[in-house]
Order: sequence, then structure tokens, then C-alpha cells
Amino acid sequence: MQTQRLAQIMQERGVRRTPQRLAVWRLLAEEPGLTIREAVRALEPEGIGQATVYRSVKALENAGLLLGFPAPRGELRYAAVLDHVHLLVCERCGAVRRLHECRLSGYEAEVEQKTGYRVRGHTLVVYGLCPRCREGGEP
Amino acid sequence: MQTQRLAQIMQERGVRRTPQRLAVWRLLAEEPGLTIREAVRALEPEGIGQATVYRSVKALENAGLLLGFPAPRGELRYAAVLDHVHLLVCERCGAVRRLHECRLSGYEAEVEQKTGYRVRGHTLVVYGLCPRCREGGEP
DNA sequence: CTTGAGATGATAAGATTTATCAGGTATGCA
DNA sequence: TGCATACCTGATAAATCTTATCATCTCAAG
Repeated sequence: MQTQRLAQIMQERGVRRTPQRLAVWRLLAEEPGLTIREAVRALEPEGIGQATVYRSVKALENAGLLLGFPAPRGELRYAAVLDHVHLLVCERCGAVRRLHECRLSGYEAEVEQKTGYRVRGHTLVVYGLCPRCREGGEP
Repeated sequence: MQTQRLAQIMQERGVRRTPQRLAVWRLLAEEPGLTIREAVRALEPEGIGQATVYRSVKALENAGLLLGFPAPRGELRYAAVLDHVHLLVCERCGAVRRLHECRLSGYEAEVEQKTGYRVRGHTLVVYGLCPRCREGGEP
């Protein structure tokens, strides 16, 4: 289970491990692509307060355990991650897949060269239509 | 001037060309990396209503003329774009540069192959420290 | 087990975003 | 060019979302 690695990373990065934070992370691992508000509603029945959800998302994102990405309608949606991944998002239904390959380190080095920036990381989101939505008629 | 190309693209994509939308785009071209709210405040003196700014940002983003990206503190920030570009964002001062090279079409094809998704595009944001912030001076 | 820094929940306060509607204006066509 | 109309705008109100506050609780280091 990934729970072990999650615990390890939280430990390493000095992020306190509370049941609420674990619940937030798990929700966004099982259902990636929710907004914070949607997460608030999903966790309400478990007795987790909305302020806590907001704070947890920030803490986890800070620790690199959640990834935010812009979705249609100007929404900011989140997905749980452990390692560096790229996201593949369906523009129609919002389904999110993680892509575990990254060959952009060469690109990063090149950007450093050309710009003088110190590069620390990147976020790549690929947009398209998932197999199911590809088939389906118009939205 | 890019204004010509901008007009052309708006025409092509059926986005109505109003003074307000042009103002929003120009602001985010000169000062990329603003939140919508910051844009609202910047355009208030010009007599552009807040609702209009919100609507314009959505219309322009939809037409691929603005790019949204997640910034620290959970903010969604925007930059004006004409073509497909990658963004280079300074984590400390928020400076935004556009990178006009993209060699990810091969990657997109590969993702299509492997996942069955129909890929329509991608967003790549590289994070780091700009030369000035690298030194340690304040933003 | 003890202890203290930091997290939580409830609620209030504040900020952002959207809805509504009367009036205005870009754009296609004659 | 001038017209008609579909779409846009500004103002304001209403709805949502986000943060602040504070008393209490709990994780985790020793």
C-alpha cells in the first residue's frame, strides 16, 4: 500500500501526520480532480471541518503530496501524488490519470542554461479525451 | 505588434473583440502572473466592471489566449499567450517568462498510444528562481 | 509518560465569484 | 454604408468560497 510511503514522506518533510490529513490525501488519491470545495463536501460526513480541509490541502500541497492544476471553468483541481508525475486529464469528464514517466530533465537543464533561472521542478498536464468520452456523442 | 495577430485569432475563433477584452489581454501580456482579482483591481480605474473581467478571462482562456497556472498559496494566476508556450515562473517573486520552444509532440503521440486518450494539448510550467532571486536579494 | 508546538472544529467575519437585468455595441449582411 | 440582432457590459445584489479566531485536543520528540 502507498500509505507506508506516504507516512515516510510526511515524516521526512516534517508534515504532521493526522487522521484528517490522511483522509484528505486518500480522497484525492481515489478521486483525483476534485476542487477543495468538493473535498470539503465529501469529508463533511466524516466530521472533518471545512477549515481543516483547506488547511490540509495547503499543507499537503506544500509538501509535494498534492498537485493542483487548472481545469475548465477556471477551477483549480487537485490530485494526490507521491512522486513527480505528469497528469493526463479528460476535458470532458474530468477523469485524471497519472503518467509516471518524465524525460524532461534534459529540458530543465537547457532552460537553466538559456535563461539563468535556477530550475526546481515542473508541472506538466496533458489534456484530451479519455477513451470513453472519445466515443460518446457531443457534450 | 502582437495586436494584429490577437485580432486575427479572436476573429478565427469567433470571440467577439471588445475594448474590455483587449484591455484584459494586454494587462496580462504586460504583467503576466496576476490573479483575476488583481486584474479586476488594475482595470477598475479604467471603468471596467469586475463581472466583465471575470467573463473576459473565461472567454479568452477558452479561446486559448490566456493560460492559467497554479501558484503558491493555492492561487490561480494567468498569463496572456498567443501561441502554445511553456511558462517559466519564479517561485519567489512570481516573474513569468514564456518559453517558445516545445518538443513534446512526440511525447503526446506516445501518451495517445499508451493510454487510448485523444490528446489535444498540454500545459507545461517550469518553476524555479529567477536570476535576481537566485542571488538572495529580495524580490 | 510528559510536554509543548502545532492541529482541529465551530463559528464569525471577510473576500471572491456569479446572477440578474436594463442598456449598449460589435459583427454579418443587405 | 447602415441595420438588425445576438452578444456583451456595468451595476448591484445574492450566493459561495476562504480565512480568522479561539478554546480544546493531539501528535511526536525525548
